[in-house]
Amino acid sequence: MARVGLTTERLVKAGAELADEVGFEQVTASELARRFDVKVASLYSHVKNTQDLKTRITLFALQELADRAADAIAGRAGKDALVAFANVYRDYEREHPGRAAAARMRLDPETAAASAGVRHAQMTRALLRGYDIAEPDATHAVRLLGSVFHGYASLESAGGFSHSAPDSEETWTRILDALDALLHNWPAPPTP
Amino acid sequence: MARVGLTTERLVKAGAELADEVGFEQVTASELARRFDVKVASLYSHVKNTQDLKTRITLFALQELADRAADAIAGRAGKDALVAFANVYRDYEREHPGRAAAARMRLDPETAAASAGVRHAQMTRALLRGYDIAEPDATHAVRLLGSVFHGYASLESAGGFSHSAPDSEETWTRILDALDALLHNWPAPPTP
DNA sequence: GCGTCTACCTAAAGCATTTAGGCAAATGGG
DNA sequence: CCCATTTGCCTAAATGCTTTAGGTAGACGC
Repeated sequence: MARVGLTTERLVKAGAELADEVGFEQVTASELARRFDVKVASLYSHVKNTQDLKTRITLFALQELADRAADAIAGRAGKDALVAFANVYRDYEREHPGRAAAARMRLDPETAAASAGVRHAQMTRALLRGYDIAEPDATHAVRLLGSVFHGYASLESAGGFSHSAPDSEETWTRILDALDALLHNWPAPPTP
Repeated sequence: MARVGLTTERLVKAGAELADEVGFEQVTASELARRFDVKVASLYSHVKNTQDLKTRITLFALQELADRAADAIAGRAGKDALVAFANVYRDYEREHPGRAAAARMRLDPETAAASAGVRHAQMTRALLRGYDIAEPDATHAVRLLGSVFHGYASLESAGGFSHSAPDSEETWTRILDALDALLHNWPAPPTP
């Protein structure tokens, strides 16, 4: 009865790797146990259930992504920061598709509020300091950027832009150009 | 042995309703059989397997959504068309969250190419006739709009914008204002 | 009314999830 | 160094979803 040294952390990490290999939806307690050469029931000492495992993978991915984003925008401003920030999401999707899918999983409100998701919003807001957008428009812009990054990654990973010209790479840079232009020229609210 | 009159179509329709009630991920052959008061195995004469069922629900949702979108943009142009088109996605998400989630499911390339997804792209491109954007920039713009609609619906349905000011409704109209402005002022490609 | 099709059935195997309870390996105090 | 406690991993078993194979009876054409 050799002890493998399971911990919640190791399970989550391995679960994230599994997600990258087989897809987040296909992450299963059985497969994870197989990889640790351990019986399935043993996982349940470290993780409440499969949903709990997936939630933890999501939180892990959000944190990893936030760390990368923080790194990317440090010391940059304006379009430079916008591009670096956006590319973090795009690169993460390519490097870790399973974790990226996990990061898009819906969390219940309390869990979400305690997640690194709030750091993402804060960093996006910080990005806007390079542009001249005051509240409450900054919030609208934050939400737009979130939607674009989220949506683009999702569509691209679903193969939405592949096998058709122009290639996805070019679209991405042109979208960032467009967003930069838009943020420089954010339309005033309609005067009621 | 009363015959209920199962058909693939009825199953897909009921599956879509089930998705709206319990979430697309929770659509299961067992539950569907329960609703028809039929044994699970009976479904397998009409549907290849659960994955096939889900794919069909996705195709159904994409088509329904495309029909609504076509209705919305008929006889409209410019910002008027943009807003009507975008609101179709937003309203669909609210009215049929399960089907909307289904519409975001990734399809394999051949299935996707034969789906109503291509109509969505065509209609989006038609929208751009109200603006002055030539190829290949039109494709970039189509992809941007797709990303925004897709991403916003997804984030909103995940509760990303709820319980925080300003409210999601206002953000949505301001985002549409911004997109309209952006399309009017689409930045030229960088001169190499 | 008969034959044929087919819609729905029963049966069974496979796999994932989850809980309950047990044994042995690690850990640390005497 | 040894024993006691903790705890990591086990076996066993129940439940539920998926899928296939083969049977039976209702619907429908002739």
